[in-house]
Amino acid sequence: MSIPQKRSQADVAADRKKQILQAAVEVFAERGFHRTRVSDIAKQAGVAYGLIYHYFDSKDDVLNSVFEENWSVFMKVLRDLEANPDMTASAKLSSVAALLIDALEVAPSIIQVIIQEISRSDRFVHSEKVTAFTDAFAVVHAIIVQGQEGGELDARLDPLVGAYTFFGALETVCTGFMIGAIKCATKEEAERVKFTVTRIMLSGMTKGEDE
Amino acid sequence: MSIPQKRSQADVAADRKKQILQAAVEVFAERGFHRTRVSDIAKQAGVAYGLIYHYFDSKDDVLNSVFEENWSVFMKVLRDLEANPDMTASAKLSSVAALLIDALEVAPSIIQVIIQEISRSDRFVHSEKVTAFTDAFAVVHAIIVQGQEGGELDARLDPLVGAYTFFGALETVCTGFMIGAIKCATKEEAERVKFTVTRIMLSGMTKGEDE
DNA sequence: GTTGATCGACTGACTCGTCAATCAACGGCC
DNA sequence: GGCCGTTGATTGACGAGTCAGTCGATCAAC
Repeated sequence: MSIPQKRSQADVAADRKKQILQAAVEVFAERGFHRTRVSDIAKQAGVAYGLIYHYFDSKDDVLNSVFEENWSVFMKVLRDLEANPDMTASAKLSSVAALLIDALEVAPSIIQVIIQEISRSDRFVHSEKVTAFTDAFAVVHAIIVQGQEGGELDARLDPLVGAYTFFGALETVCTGFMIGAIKCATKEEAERVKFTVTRIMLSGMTKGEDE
Repeated sequence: MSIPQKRSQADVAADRKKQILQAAVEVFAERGFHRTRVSDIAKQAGVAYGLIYHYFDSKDDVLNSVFEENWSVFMKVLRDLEANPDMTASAKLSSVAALLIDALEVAPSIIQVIIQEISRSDRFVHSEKVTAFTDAFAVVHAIIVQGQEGGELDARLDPLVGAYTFFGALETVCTGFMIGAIKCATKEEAERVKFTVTRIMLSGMTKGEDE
């Protein structure tokens, strides 16, 4: 059998790219994008400076790759949720919240980089990358509209504003975690965070008794 | 009467500082902090490059001044609200939301700069300025605790996470406005936005009927 | 022998902050 | 009131540091 002993150039190349990407996530999370020099990425990855430019067009391209690689999987989960006919809108929104907060435990650096360097960055407001986020908002927007049409969620609410409210809450909670203000270390803490956010968002959106 | 005809050097100096600060807000809002050169501020203010350094220590100092000047008035309003014994916690939180969303109409650039360049910036996560924001969170945290102790708000919620959720919702709605996704142009639109956010946050936090 | 991975010194561009010069206001003095 | 030294506002060219990205050399795989 021709087994893992032998690694083709192509294999090595793919690994190198991942290796650089992972190193980039680490230093971006630690120092922030504009404070990290390309040489920092190279050092962290244990490769030469110039090699970065063999695999990426620019420093920006490295950040974009980090983003796209992870954002696309998030979007896929989102879209699958949206299309699932067996879940209530509330259940879908809960899943999104749980997904993000759980991700905080397993891959904090990636979440941190995406939120900080892309969502929370002038890079965001002043770029075409806005669409990536508006896409996500659109999906949640659609889920809310579904819920409203089904009579499950309060139809008086502006669904777009609701979507922004929802993501904003999650994003800021993640930020609170990053700066150490909110603890999610133990399962209990994480559960309490999830409970609070989903309780506020969901019972806030569900069809109220008043009026 | 000795009237405005005569302007002392001191008067002129104070005005110049304001003039530079206002110009800075405009260009920061338009291009983002790190993309604006000091020369851009000077050009916008109609003064010479070097004059910026007569009034400010550095480019960073200009941004800090913009922030401090406006943040302090926001914090004062917040603290006054917190201390007001004649309002329910819900009413206090509604006021905060209304305050921010109304501010979006009268001074969008300032809100934009504060959110984008400070709250939404690695400058934020990696700086001592975090405390400015945690201060605001602390006040809202306190308001929520008041409401919980008074039996008005759901005691099962983590009040700190609640505070983050609350600000996050508002902040992201402001961002949505900035990128043009959310319209607050007319009074009706602004009211709908306010209604949605406060409805979600408040009915989400008030003591529920369930359990 | 060709192709592609890897290296790291170097360059070129950018822009912050300095500084020496200039100008205008102010106040004391005659 | 008019003169003048001092103080502070104002100017913009320049120095110096930083860093992204290039490039020619080297090496290993195919």
